Amino acid sequence: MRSVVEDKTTAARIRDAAIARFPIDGINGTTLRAVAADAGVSPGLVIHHFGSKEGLHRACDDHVVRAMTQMKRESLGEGAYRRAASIAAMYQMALPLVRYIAWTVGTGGETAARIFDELVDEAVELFAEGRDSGTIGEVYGDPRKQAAVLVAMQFSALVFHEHLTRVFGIDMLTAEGLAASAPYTLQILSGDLFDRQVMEETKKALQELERSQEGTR
Amino acid sequence: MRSVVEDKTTAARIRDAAIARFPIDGINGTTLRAVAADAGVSPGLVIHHFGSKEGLHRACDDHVVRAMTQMKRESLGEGAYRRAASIAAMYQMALPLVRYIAWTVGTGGETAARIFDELVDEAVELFAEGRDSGTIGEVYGDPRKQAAVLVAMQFSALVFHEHLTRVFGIDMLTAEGLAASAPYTLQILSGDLFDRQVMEETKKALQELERSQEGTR
DNA sequence: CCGCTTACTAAACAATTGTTTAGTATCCTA
DNA sequence: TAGGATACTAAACAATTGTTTAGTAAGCGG
Repeated sequence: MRSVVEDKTTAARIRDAAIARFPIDGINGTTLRAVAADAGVSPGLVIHHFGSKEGLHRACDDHVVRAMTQMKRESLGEGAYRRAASIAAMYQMALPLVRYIAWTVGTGGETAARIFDELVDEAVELFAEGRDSGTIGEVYGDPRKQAAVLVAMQFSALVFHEHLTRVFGIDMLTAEGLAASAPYTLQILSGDLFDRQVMEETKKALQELERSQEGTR
Repeated sequence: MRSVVEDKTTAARIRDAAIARFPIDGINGTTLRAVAADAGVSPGLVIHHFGSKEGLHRACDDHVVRAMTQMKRESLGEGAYRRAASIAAMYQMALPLVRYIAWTVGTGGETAARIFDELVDEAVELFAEGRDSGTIGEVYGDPRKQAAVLVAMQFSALVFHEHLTRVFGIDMLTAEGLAASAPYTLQILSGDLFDRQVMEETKKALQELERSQEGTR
């Protein structure tokens, strides 16, 4: 008979302990002994269930991706809700999972690519829908590139949560944090912050910067 | 007598080897033996010069921050150039240093905070200048929070360089990569991508999302 | 030339690591 | 209820880790 708090299989408890530790100590900094201790089991049992440390890592990746996909599917709504959902849905997940995703995507690797590309695909779809319904203007150049830049921008709040939390004074991995920063994000995205002409100048300056750099690498 | 390629002190060579390795293998995954081998010295010498592995890490942080500050100071221009410089200046640094910064800021920690806050301070200054000269509109709420969100957004290109490189087909840590992505970034920042009304709806949706989340954490 | 510091290596040390082994308890099924 | 699989532990193993030690070579001021 298990208590209410520990209403999980032992394997799940080990996996969740790893999900909590990997983002903090890194993949190499996390020892199987620490994970085992957190889960209240012996180190050998971790191997017994997951085969190896790498197997444990894979299991964590799989679980997090599955949880994210499921969460997004559940929170799929219409119109503005749908548009807000793509990233925001993650904030409805349990905090350790959000932390794990932020860490994974920032770290790189195959799972990171999987998550990123999934979000890019979704954004491209939203572009197509938005253009048909007139809520999104003509996309410059390649929609996929435009989507990638947008996803990276949106994700930044997740990756830099530590720093934004410091500035905002609210935990940025919570829905409250998202709500606190959203107005500032929208201020930027609405084009109200920068003057249009300034933007053109900046564009030219960047191009010139590139030209001046040519051949120096 | 040293060759042209290795025109550095031994300590500098060790430090640069570490700067190249830390972002790839992580702080715990990087062994002193690997760094020593890359620099062509014995493991003991690393300790002799830097005291400990932690000392080596600190030396790398210091060097990178110093290089970044110096680079920014040198590339400080006027008007549009100055505005473009804050992040773009990093792209003029040597690739390993850029990689190290991207890794550090994404990883978190004290140095990450130092770099991030420095860029935020700079952005706040630019806001003040821009408001006086009319190139920047009224900043919503707290300028520092606005700056933090902006810096995080700009930095995303650096942290997600791996994924953006995949989508764009150009190395995003080079000036060419920056130039390729800049039009897409500006498209978003100019407010041309999203309809203003859609943005208002999204804002409301996010607020509602927050309300529906209240008390569930 | 002496003596001292600095730059450096080779080898060994102690701790920690992921993993294996051997064994016990518990459960399920036939 | 017999028996084989499963869940689990304690202890040991082999490899790797950061670090120390002892020692050599080279520069340098006096």
